[in-house]
Amino acid sequence: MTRLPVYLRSLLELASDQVSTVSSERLAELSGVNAAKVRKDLSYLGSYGTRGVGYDVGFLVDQVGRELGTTRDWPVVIVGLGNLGRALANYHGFGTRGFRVAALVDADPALVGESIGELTVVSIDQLESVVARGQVAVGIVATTAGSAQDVADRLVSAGVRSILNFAPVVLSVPDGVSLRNVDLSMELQVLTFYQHQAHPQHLGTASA
Amino acid sequence: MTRLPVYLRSLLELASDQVSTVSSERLAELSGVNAAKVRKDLSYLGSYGTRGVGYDVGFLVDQVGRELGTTRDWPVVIVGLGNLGRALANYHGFGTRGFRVAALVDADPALVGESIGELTVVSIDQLESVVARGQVAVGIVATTAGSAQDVADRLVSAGVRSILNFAPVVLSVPDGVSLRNVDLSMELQVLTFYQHQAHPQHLGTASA
DNA sequence: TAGATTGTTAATCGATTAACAATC
DNA sequence: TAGATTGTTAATCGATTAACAATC
Repeated sequence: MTRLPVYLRSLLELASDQVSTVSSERLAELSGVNAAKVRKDLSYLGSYGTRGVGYDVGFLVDQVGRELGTTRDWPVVIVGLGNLGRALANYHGFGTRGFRVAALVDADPALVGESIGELTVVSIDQLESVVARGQVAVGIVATTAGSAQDVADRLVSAGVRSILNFAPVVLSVPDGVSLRNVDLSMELQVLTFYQHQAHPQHLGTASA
Repeated sequence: MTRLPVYLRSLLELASDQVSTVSSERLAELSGVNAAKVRKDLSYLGSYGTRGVGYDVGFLVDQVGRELGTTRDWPVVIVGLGNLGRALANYHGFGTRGFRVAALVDADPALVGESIGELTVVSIDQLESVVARGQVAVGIVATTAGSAQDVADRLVSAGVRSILNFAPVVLSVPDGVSLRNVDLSMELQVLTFYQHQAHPQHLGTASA
């Protein structure tokens, strides 16, 4: 369920504001969704609310966190240390959700041995061994489009079961492997699409 | 339509491979979707295919590109130049889609004046003026969660109508402003959710 | 003409949400 | 008891996709 992390974020915010109880209405507002949807989503986890009262924030944080596995340790390998890979390597937002960058891998010999944060970049030749040694569960692909599928294949055969892909290409992975894609250009393109529809061109023949 | 950029990416790939004609079946395969969906999406743009033959790749690139506004110039302002903001400022994938980083803005006086790529970071005090001067249409929010809403408000009142938000917070924007969110921790969390469901814990009481 | 493939209809599926009985 | 709010049903909505007539 893709909305659970959003609820967790809102709940953690409430908890840090010392709020002890929250209604589905309020949680929905904070999370930017419909209240009925919140209740339905939460009821899927179990019957954790109290009619007439609402949900206990602390208890719900525990339950949602447990469902999402945030208390687990998720070692992550980042493949490709261009600008984006570096930003991810230095990103401190992962820690609180159980993610830990365990290894940095790049194919460029010039980058191998370089320190980024507290880690040292290792060669792509060692991909399989760092995955095995670090019990890496998640791979982040921040390579060029050209090498992304090859990297994904190697991650999968090394045992990685979750891949977050930043390369602008459609990857194929076997059943049982989770894949998500973030394509920054595409996000911008979707965003401006609506704008362009409303106010096309600004060129040539005027339309208004 | 959020799939158009995916089709465009596949079509550009075909074009660079000198492929002149493509069927909905093949385009669907390359884009990772259903063929009927491709035909339906494309028919919304107009009747650009030929029955029994397929679609002309070059022509379709033009039509989809025009629909998406890729030939237009989209000046972008990046607010917040931490690791992520820097990576975005240096990212070269934007150019081919019509996006151009026109200004870099940060609230930290220590960063103002610094050169990143070909641009110089300016103070947040000048946000409104750089937006106006550069006719900036798109704002990228790469600040902390705490300042994101304030930045978004200022972008909107300065005239920005499309916002891409990387801060881990739900932003509210008025009608007519497009908003998309990319939360990296959340992507990872959604990703590992399915994995965690299949193989929970690895702690305490064994379940298998 | 026979084969291929589009464009579009209509059926299917799943997600969203209003509504309300249950109940604190 | 009266008010509030959950959990869940059932209706609604929109998106997906199979199927096929149109037609190159």
